[in-house]
Amino acid sequence: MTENEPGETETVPGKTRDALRAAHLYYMQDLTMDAIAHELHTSRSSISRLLSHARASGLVEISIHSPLDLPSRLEQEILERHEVHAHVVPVPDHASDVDRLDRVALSAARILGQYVDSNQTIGIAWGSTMTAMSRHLVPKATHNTEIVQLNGAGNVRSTGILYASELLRRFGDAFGAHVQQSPVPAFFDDPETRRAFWRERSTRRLLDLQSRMDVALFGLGSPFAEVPSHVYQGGYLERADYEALSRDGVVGDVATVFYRADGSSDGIALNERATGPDFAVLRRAPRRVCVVSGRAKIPSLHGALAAGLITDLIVDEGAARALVEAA
Amino acid sequence: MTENEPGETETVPGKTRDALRAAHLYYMQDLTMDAIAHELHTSRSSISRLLSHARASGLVEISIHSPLDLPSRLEQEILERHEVHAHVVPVPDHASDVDRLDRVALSAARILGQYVDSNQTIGIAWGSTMTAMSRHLVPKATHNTEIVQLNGAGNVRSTGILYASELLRRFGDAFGAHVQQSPVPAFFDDPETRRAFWRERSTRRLLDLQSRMDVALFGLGSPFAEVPSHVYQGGYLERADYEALSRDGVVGDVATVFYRADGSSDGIALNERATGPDFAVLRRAPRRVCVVSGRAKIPSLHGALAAGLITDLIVDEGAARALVEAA
DNA sequence: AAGCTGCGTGCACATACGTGCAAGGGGAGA
DNA sequence: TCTCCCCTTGCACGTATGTGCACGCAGCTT
Repeated sequence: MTENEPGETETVPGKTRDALRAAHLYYMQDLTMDAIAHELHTSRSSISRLLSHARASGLVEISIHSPLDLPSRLEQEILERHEVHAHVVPVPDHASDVDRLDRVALSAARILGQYVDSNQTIGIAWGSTMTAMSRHLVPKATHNTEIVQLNGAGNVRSTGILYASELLRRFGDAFGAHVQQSPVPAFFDDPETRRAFWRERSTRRLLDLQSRMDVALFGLGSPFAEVPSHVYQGGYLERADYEALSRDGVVGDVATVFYRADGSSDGIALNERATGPDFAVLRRAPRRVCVVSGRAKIPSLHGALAAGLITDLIVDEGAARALVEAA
Repeated sequence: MTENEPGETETVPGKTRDALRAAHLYYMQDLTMDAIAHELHTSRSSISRLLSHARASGLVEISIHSPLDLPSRLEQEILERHEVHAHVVPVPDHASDVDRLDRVALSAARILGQYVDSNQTIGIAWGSTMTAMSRHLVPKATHNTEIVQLNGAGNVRSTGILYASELLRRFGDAFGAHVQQSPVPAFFDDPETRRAFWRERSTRRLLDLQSRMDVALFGLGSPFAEVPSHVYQGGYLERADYEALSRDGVVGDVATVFYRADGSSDGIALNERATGPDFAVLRRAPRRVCVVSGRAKIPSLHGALAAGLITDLIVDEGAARALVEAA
């Protein structure tokens, strides 16, 4: 293996050099790992690990190009009807919702690199979908990139949702980006507290970043679809709140801000206590990437589309089909 | 597997669809081939083949990004000294020249996609290096791309060099490009024949294309390095020609046009009978990609660099090292 | 209509690959 | 300087993957 320069204690560059060389030999020259091990004077298993590292760290990028003449029919139809660029993730119909979420999140994590670049501000929501994605991010080197939290968060819970800090840290690590956290809960109890907080200078810096986002990344909430609803079980909302949402005809939320089936969100009282960006602010971001899995979220997805919140959609096949068939 | 529409006899799109789906499942979702076979209702071995097809046909693209902060030292040094972008192909020092050529050609074929795009005119030389590359091209869909032969050619020979027509056809197929062939031998016997031929309208069309090339792709000849020289053994040149070349201080050729160590090519009589483009014409192409393997070609490479024929160099590690050390 | 030919399929085998485990080595801290 | 800890390595095993072969199904020829 490549030796580090004498006195160079950092082992990282040496490892990266080896990983690059191994990747060339494996992916460009089709050598077997055995042969590569021989060339680099190490064992085959080390090469196997080195190549895993090369893939996981983004040194090796594997991308799939559909021939432009046959984009999936679903993607085509979604583009025509909703003016949204869709990535349809193939998932067998019999897969469970958990599988579905995982597989969509895995694909989404690998697609995400296409949207992220240097000198960008990227807003990230907090929720189970983003958590699942965070586990599979492929690093990509960027400069001067900022990551900003879109909405407040709560605690760890049984479904394995992370602290927002951990979540954002993972995104930040993956892109070498600076992270701007938000220290607030998902919902304030009192709208007045929110207004007060929003006047704080530290908060204003965050809001300012949000208003200048280049990319927003979020999942969808669907308060009434799942029984029992996971995300809303955390004690942030009370029975009375649910009843209010129900009366208001709410079908979903993006980063704690609720909307109706027609995309409207005016007069929904709970939004006064939400911590996510107003849709007018969100819509300033030129790319708004939404990750959705499961037919249960279709009503919520329809609402978000009606509200014009989405420019790019990553969705499982079943949901995509349901979306198209609904017309 | 995906069925074709009733009445659709063409099986290609169905296969491509399946290949895309399999590729998503394999490369984006990390399923095993077994699992994919199950999802697509076929056998595991079919999936293995389908994925091979997906890679070979460019549906799946695997690329390697060096972190920009550590490009290989060799590439760095070559850039600084010769103002040429180098791709150094790792090859063990003990590899034979044949291995070396094969491995460089394989890598080069996979890198080539970066240079080729729609609406371009691409010039391709004829020789053993190009032949080796042609066996490994990864298809890439382009529109309105033209391929033009740079120099005349001879027949099949023992080393496995192809007819120029077959060679160009492979490049044309890979990029969906129109191919413009040249019906001439490598060298004319009489300079007058050449001049006459060059006045023909069909030839002028070809020369016109050459003068508008966006990319030129070629190997290097080195008439005196190899013993016995393969490329020059075909009976195109006679003993007297070699002696003349030797007297003129020739170190190599690009597409049948010879040059000296200092890059000059004036007064080399044989060039009057050559079929390749004059260097002034060649240098009009903004990208001039040269593929070289083996230390034996170093003198030739130095000459080509001195002549300013190269903008991008794909070279094996040993030769790259020799190039840098020569300074 | 029968035969031929070429392609795609699944099977079975050989090979290549991923990973838990125990051992070794090098640095940080005492 | 010694010790502890963590990271890395190679081995061995089980699993995943590639491929020669024989078969069967079109579509085309005679």
